[in-house]
Amino acid sequence: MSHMGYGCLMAVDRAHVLRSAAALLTRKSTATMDEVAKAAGISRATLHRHFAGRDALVRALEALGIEECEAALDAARLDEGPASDAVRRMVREMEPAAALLAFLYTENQLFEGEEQNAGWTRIDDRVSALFRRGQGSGEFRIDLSPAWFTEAVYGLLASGAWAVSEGRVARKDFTHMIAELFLGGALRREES
Amino acid sequence: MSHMGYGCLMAVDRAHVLRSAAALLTRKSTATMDEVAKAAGISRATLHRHFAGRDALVRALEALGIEECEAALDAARLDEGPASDAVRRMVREMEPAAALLAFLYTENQLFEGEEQNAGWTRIDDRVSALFRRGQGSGEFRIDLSPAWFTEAVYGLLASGAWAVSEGRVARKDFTHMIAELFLGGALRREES
DNA sequence: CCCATGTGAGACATCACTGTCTCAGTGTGG
DNA sequence: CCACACTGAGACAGTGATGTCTCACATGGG
Repeated sequence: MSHMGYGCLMAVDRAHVLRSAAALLTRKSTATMDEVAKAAGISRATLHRHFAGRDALVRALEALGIEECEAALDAARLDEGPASDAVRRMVREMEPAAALLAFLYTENQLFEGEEQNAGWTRIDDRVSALFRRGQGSGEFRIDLSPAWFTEAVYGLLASGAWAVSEGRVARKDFTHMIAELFLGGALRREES
Repeated sequence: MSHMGYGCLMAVDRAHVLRSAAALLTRKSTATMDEVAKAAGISRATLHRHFAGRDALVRALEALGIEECEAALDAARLDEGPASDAVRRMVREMEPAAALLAFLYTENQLFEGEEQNAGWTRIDDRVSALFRRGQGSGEFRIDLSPAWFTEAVYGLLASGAWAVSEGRVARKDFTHMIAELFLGGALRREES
């Protein structure tokens, strides 16, 4: 089976390991490699065979987060229909990746010196483009910048994921809470 | 001068050390005690004389953050006038503490096992009370919970502080960006 | 059946950070 | 002037995580 990139024994499911690591590190960002291994149900040795160190693990997690975000943006069809509906779809599709996003959002400060992954730039551009489109169509207000809209959505997604994991709000309300607060704000609409 | 709590030599300004530590740890949450000391312009030995370990430092930072938040809430007079104006005052007064708040917001996950400082509960209660008041007066929408409003404000403050420190948005826009997005949302108002 | 692959468990040295200590230098107040 | 308080610099061992290695075991394919 030398023609296969990975052995035929299937061995440890790399995606599963990343899943477990994301779930654990989201809750405890300082978790040990040993804890990460235990959480994935494998030994530290095996973990280290797949990810040569904590840094490589975080990088892989970052790649996973980028992949999931881009898939979510694809599924949300940001350039179709009213921009507000596109935002709702985006939040809904991003929900499964929100916890991982929140972890990476805070962890990225560690890579301060180095250049950030180009994937984030791509994602930022797509999200910003949505807000620009909404401003151009007259749906969104123009006194706030697309860059801030983008940051704010990330912040709300992270806050939402954190609040859900802490049990302060119900998971089923996640999408509605974030999308509607972001779109409509806290003020009651006059015409409602 | 044994009657004084602190020596007469004024020595290292404890508040200044906390300031520097907050500024550094906000950018790099894993900074070493040595780095914290250097950032404050003192030696590691002196730092350790004032804060017996990293844990004590973070606790002191937490106490400082709580103190500043409560002072900000006092200054914002949350129970006076329209709730929306109170929110604007709150965001404005919280701005200087936002970076520190963002750091503590992510760092608190490390204390997961232990009980959280009662100060945060007090602050949460005061902020929640504001949103409840706004809902009762008909200013704020009632399909979102005060708990989520509170979390969302924290998230936006943290995002704003982070975006400002990264240079993605201008510091002078901080208050307006956060308060107006939170209150009015991204959608353009009909009656505007 | 036998071999190859992947795994778990553990030992081991290394490294970074930490907490503690000592010593010398500096400035202030009595 | 002297005593005192405080600081900086450095040495020191302890601790925990890490990276690496070996060995035994299990499983699946030829």
